[in-house]
Parts: sequence; C-alpha cells; structure tokens
Amino acid sequence: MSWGVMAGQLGWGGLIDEGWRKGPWTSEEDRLLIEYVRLHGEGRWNSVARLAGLKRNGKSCRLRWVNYLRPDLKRGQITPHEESIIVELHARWGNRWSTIARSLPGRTDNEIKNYWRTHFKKKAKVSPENPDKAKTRLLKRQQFQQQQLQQQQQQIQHQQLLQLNQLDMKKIMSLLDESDNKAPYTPPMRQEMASHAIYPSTTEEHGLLYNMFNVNASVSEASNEDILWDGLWNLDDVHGNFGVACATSKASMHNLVAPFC
DNA sequence: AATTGATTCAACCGCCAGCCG
DNA sequence: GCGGCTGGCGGTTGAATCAAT
Repeated sequence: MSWGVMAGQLGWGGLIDEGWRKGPWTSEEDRLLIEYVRLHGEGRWNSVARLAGLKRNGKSCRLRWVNYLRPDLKRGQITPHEESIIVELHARWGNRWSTIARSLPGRTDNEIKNYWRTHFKKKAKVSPENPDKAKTRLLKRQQFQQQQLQQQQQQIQHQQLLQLNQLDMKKIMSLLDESDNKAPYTPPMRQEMASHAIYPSTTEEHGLLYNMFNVNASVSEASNEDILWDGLWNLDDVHGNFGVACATSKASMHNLVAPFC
C-alpha cells in the first residue's frame, strides 16, 4: 500500500514528524511546490513551508524539485551513450554523483547513483553458474524499456519543436556565463547555422548561439580531455539535431555548459 | 493464479561546507 | 573566531513493480 493511499485511508495526511509531513508527495503538494518555484525561483527552500503552505521541510522540497519536478528532467531509461559517459566519469571521479550528473543534462545525481548501484554493483555479482539466464532477462527488460523510451523521446521532441519559437532568450542568457558574446561568428559557425536553418535576429539570440559554439570549441581545444568530452558532444541532440538542442529548456542549457565552467 | 525473488527508484538520513550575524 | 542556519551531497531504505517459477 502506498503512503498516499494509506494516508487517504487513515485520514492523517501522511507521517508527521515535528510538524513536517513525510513520505510520498501528493499531486497537490507537487502543484504547490511548482507554483512556489515559478513565483520565487529555486533556493530558500526553508521558506517554502511558509510561503507555499506546504508541510514539508526545506530539504524535502529541494529534493522533490531537483529529482522529480524540474521541467528539464529527462524521463526514461539511461541510454547506452549516457551509460558509457557514466562509466567514464565514475572511473574519473568515483562516487561524486552530482559532478557526474552535471555532465548529463536532464539526469539527477540520485538517478545516476541508483543506476550505478543497480547496473554495475549488481553486474559484478551475477552468479558465475548462470550468467546466460541473467543476461536474457536483462535483455528482455532493456528491450521493453527501450520501446517505452522511444515513445517518450518522440513525444518530447515533438513538444520541443513546438516550443522552439517560444524561447525566452533573456532567461536563458541569465543562466549562461557572462562571456563576451559580441564577436562575429566564425565560418564554421556560419556553416553550422546555415545547415540547420538557424537565423538569430535579436542580440540575445546571437549571444546564446555564440556561447553555445564557444563552449563546443573550447571543449575541442582541451586536448588532454578530448576522449572524455567527445562522448558528450556526440550526443544526438547536439550534433544530429541542432534545432532541437536549441529548444532545450534553460536549465538544460545551464547543465550543458556547467561542466566546462 | 499465486508466490517468490529481483530490481527500480523516490524519499529519507546524516554529514559537511559555506554563509552570515 | 564562533555558533546557528541552510543547502548540497552521498549513502541507505523500503514500497512498488516486474519477471520467473
């Protein structure tokens, strides 16, 4: 029985500890938290209870937002490409999940941590006398989840395309570093933009595009880390579908850039 | 159809670092 | 410098779900 159901049946609204509710979040609590963030932005989580009328402590609110409610979160299975990045970054940083998560836009540290524990810690424990059985089961599960992922991705891409023309460039810019973005586009940049039919018109749009190219270029120049970052910039969303990449939410943009700051 | 074991993931806990008065 | 507050992080737990028997 879920906490929500239990709470409903018992009429006590979930566990109460020193005035704070615990356990699974209800849709109403989610709505209040989303509204709070919309009005006040992220941060000052301990004010949420007072300002949003939630009986949750700040930590709980922050966690719920970061791990579940943030609009830029990716849903669905970790892709093989993301998996390879996780493996690579874990080898480099160990259990620094938040650091690893910053390199995977839309993924949370909690998600990556869970993924690592279930997929890699347990892989090592696959019983030697019956590895085929486990493999078959894993394959079946992955096929099923892959199907679901594809459906979700199609939906997301559709939504992103719809949002393309509604981008709030000023907000995105405020999340990006204050770098000099007034320099003219280089020939490769022009070529890339032309190939994807991207024609920025406002100063802000020019700034955003220039930042994106700069980030990419600076990565290419980091010769000693090329192998590591190559994985990131081969992501389909960035090279294969630049238009869609442009349409990712502002938080995604920030995540994309954060590792290189 | 029922049971059991395995897996997933949301949520909590404790600790730590940074900030501020 | 000190103590309290806050936010962030990594580890852990346990309910829900899935797959096998």
